[in-house]
Amino acid sequence: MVIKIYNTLTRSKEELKPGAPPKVTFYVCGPTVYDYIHIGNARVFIIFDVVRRYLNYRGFDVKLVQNYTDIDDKMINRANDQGITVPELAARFIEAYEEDVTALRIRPADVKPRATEHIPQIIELIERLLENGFAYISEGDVYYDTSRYTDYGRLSQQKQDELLAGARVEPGEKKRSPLDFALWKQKKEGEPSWESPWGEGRPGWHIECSAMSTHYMNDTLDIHAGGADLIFPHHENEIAQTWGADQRPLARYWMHAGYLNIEDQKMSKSLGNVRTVRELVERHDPLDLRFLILSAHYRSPLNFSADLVAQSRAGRQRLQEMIVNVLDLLGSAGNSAGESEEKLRNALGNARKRIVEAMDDDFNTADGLGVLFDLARSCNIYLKEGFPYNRELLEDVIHFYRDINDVFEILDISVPGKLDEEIAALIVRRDEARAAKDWAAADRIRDELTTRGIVLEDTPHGTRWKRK
RNA sequence: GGCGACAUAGCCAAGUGGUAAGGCAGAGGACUGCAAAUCCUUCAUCCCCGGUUCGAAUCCGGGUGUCGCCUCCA
Repeated sequence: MVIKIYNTLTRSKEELKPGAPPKVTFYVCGPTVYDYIHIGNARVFIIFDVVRRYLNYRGFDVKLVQNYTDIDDKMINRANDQGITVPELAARFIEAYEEDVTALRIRPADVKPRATEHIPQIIELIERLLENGFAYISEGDVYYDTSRYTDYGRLSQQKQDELLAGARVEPGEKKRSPLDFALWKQKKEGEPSWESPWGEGRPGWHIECSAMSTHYMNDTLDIHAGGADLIFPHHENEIAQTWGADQRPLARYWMHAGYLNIEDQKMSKSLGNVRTVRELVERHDPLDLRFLILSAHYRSPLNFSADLVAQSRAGRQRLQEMIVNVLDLLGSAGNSAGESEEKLRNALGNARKRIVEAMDDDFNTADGLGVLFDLARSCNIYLKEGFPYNRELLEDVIHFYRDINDVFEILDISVPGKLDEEIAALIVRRDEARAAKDWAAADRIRDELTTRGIVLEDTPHGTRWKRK
């Protein structure tokens, strides 16, 4: 079995063949830390979090690098607006970012480099580009000479003349061609700057990723990923830079996540529909948000609305319900064997196989979720018909869900905590009332518990409770 | 203007040549003292028109529609 990845560079699915297996070097373009991240950003980070976890699940040793862009026009403008320095702004939103992704259960990257901490590597890279004739100096700025790189436009599948036709020409440009882009920008008054061979200034946006990925991964990356809107010009430019400096491809596989819309509209400031993660995790269970994002293929556009979160929640709880039931019954399960066990055992084996097939095929999480639901049904049938239960089998089921949840992280698979003694006593009293067929008293207690957030379920094997 | 993506039930969504996964919502039934949970049944011929094929949601051509990129943007 091999993992297939849709490579934006070739517009086709390719087998994953890392440069030095089982190692996989993985670079994800991180946030520009000038504001809180929104749900669109979160989609990208959740998707690649799952990709990374799945590669781990399949036995790869993944090294994930994700940068912070902490110096660029947006950073400078925002810092000025707020009357603080760029480093202050960066510190504030890096902290906010880490809180947000933690809330979303996104695992931190192995390395989280900041552009401003890699100025020497950036300068060194620009120097190599100048030496190789892929860059030129113009009035204190340094630009990449796109005419020197014949493959420019390959990633975005645009020809240079077509790009030129659509390019906007700003007045007062120091560039030779509208397609050229800044590697180094001369200092303007009031901007952060660093010394360089070309005078004081700061790096352009694209150069940091080329410099830092090379610094931390040395050679051609296995996977480089980001949002679809980074294809042009950001990733195109990164490729050009690395080629110009080292005559090697930056990455083997380019992955891009699709857009997220808000109630069928593009998320934008002007529409006022930007939804920050900060705001959403207040109102929704982060696991519901993850579930929603994983319910569509990562390259497809995804719509976001409160209604869709509610749908996701309802579906997710079906799985959650089954998990809780199984965990609850584990203690009382024995070692019976029979047709029921056989059926569930087969369903489990099937699920194991199918989930790998789904995920190996370009990380088809939507298909994978279907597998989890199918197994949940089989398991529910077993819980209904298989009493007395087989402990080992139930443990295997839980083990399977734990393994997959270690990739998806959409479920809470933990043994439920103890109840207050008072509440436990109420449940006992209700059971006594039911035994005495005092339905009025039993219902009164149940209502009382409901208002306290405890929901009861009467099963053939006793009363079960759960928190709502 | 150039490039590209997508179009599957009320909603979400998988499926790239062999006769439509899964979830949400709905309807009917079983179980239950009543519920809850669960199970069973039920709910689509895949935007339109042509073509290729024994056979197409899946391939090709032509429409229509939606969206994206070409400019900061995840």
